[in-house]
Order: sequence, then C-alpha cells, then structure tokens
Amino acid sequence: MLTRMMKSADTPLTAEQRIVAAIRAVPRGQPTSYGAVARRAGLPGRARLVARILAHSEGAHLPWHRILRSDGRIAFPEGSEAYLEQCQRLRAEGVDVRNGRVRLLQDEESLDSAVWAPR
DNA sequence: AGAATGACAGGAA
DNA sequence: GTTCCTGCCATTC
Repeated sequence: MLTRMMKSADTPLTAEQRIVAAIRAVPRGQPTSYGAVARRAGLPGRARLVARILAHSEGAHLPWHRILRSDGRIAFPEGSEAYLEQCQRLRAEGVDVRNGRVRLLQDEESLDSAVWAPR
C-alpha cells in the first residue's frame, strides 16, 4: 500500500510513455507504420504524435528505422542522410527495401503468415 | 487568437 | 499499382 504508492504507484502512463513502449515492441525485421504504433499504444489517430516523439528522442535508443508511413514508404526525403541510414538499417535486419519502400504486414498478419502465405 | 508546420493516414482519382 | 487531396493532431510562429 504505502510501498506501492511510493514507487510508481498507478500513475497512468502518459501518451508519450505508451508510444515509446509500443515503439520498443516493434520486432526486428518487421517494420510497421506510425499509425499502427499509435493504435497499439491505445492512441488511434495520433500517428503524427508518434512521428514527433521519434524526432525528439535522439539518444533514446529506439528502433526508429522500423517505423514507416502507412504505405510502406520511408518518411524522409529521398536521398537525405536519414533516408539512407534507414534503408541500410532495415536491410541489415533482412528487410527488402525497394525504391525507398517496403511491404508492410497487415495488423493481424503475423510473421509466419507472411512466410507461409507469401504473395 | 489565427496561421503555418510536420519522420502522418486514407480515400479518391 | 500510382499520385493527389483533404482531414488530423499537436506544437510553434
């Protein structure tokens, strides 16, 4: 009682904390979208908040490179420093990046469904 | 307070 | 498959 109040108690996580957690949960080699991260964090419609948090969280060691636009395209201007860095990091995880774009999985689509029902 | 901006999304064309 | 256009949300001018 007293002890649990002193620690972190039940302070509801802030929107930012939930989003950061959702970002950390994105598996290697399985990129997702800003909007999907927001939904998983329980904040539908706040894709732009996800983007803003990433932009301001340099040094937080987040897998920022796994977050793309809903259409699978890299969000940075083509050819920019960050763009190239993102391509290379994704490829390093085995992701097929073609022309600055990847194939995103649907929300309920798991990795093995993608493996066993490729298209 | 109103306008502009941004690592966006989804549907229309 | 595209690109284009409008809506969104939060912050900054």
